[in-house]
Amino acid sequence: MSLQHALLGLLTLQPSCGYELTKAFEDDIGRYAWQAGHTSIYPELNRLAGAGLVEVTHEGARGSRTYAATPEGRAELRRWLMEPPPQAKVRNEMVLRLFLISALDRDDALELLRGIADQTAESATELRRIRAENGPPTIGSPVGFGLLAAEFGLRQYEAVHGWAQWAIEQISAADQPAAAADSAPSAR
Amino acid sequence: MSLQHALLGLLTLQPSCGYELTKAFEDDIGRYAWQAGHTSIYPELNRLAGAGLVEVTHEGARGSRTYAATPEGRAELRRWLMEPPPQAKVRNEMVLRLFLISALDRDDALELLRGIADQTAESATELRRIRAENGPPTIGSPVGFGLLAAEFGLRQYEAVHGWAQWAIEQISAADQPAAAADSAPSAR
DNA sequence: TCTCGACATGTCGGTATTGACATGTCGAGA
DNA sequence: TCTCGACATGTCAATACCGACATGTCGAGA
Repeated sequence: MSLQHALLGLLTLQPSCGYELTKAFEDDIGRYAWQAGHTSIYPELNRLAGAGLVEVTHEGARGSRTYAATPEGRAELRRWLMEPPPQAKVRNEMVLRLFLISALDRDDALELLRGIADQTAESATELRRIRAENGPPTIGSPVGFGLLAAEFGLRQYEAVHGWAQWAIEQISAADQPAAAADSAPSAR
Repeated sequence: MSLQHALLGLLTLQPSCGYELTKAFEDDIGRYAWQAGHTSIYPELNRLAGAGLVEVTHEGARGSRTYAATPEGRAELRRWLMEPPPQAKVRNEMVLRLFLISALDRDDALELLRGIADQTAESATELRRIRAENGPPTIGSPVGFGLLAAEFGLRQYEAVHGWAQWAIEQISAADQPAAAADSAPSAR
């Protein structure tokens, strides 16, 4: 259901063909928000066109069709964004992995967490580098998708990094006293 | 595919029946990581049992069956967690909404962002309150799923809150020159 | 005793999504 | 000229998933 609105949003921001949309889903939107392959996108575009929410505005080389959101489409997008505050559905394999770390033993958990801390730090650095390259956002220019997404990604990585470091400290601190083999402190 | 490992993880941490697992997916794990209903869980438990990754350790009242991960199941979980660093699949309607805000006009966008900033601040406060109530983590006790998840949720809300405030500032600053109504000191 | 809500497990049909396969175009460089 | 990689769009079968429906048990309180 959300794919529909994702497409509506992208096509409101910028008329595009299916191929370009597919690329977009490999970037920010697919990495942080909603992933989809071309096999979902093309049929959905046809459905949206049938419903009058998007329309073909141009046909180019290699049979490409450029779509844009219609006024009805933009209205539907706005309705969806503004209207209800539904409890969101989440499917995030990365976060699932983070949580399940608690099912591992101490050493494995620490190893994994250190890897995660490193990776997120790297990703954050990379995003900061890109941001610096592009210079400060131009005053007066609209704040677009790319800028919002990049900043979100950066803060996301920083948050996960902070969490991983916190977790490392907690796990390192727990369970330390006993010279004993391992776990299961009968504490309290 | 991930549901399988989510169940394996939960059953490694704590033997449970399908009903209890269903409840678990309504809590932290379902809210931040991976949601699933009982109609997915029960068939998956049967598949896992068939594959020897979990087993029934106890049959209780009302036909309840308590499952636990077998050694093979724990090995499979470990393999999945440690082995590859795959690029994660993400489906997060909330984040999608955040990103698509850029397709709205200024006023709608600001209204929405303010709502998000408020909600995330509230959620964070609530989580902090709960944490305070439960007192500091007992030294020496294992760092469990619940603690990891709560801290993750807290940092997550703080990150989104920070992002929303940043976005509000950016959008307020852009596009202001016009003698327009209010805010936005064009400072600098 | 009766009722009701929480506990507990399931099926089934329809939809959403994915992966494998298929097809064809265009431009650049060997 | 030929080839190859990016561009561009699709189908189809299999799987994953959700909502609606179905069934039954147990304990507490009226």
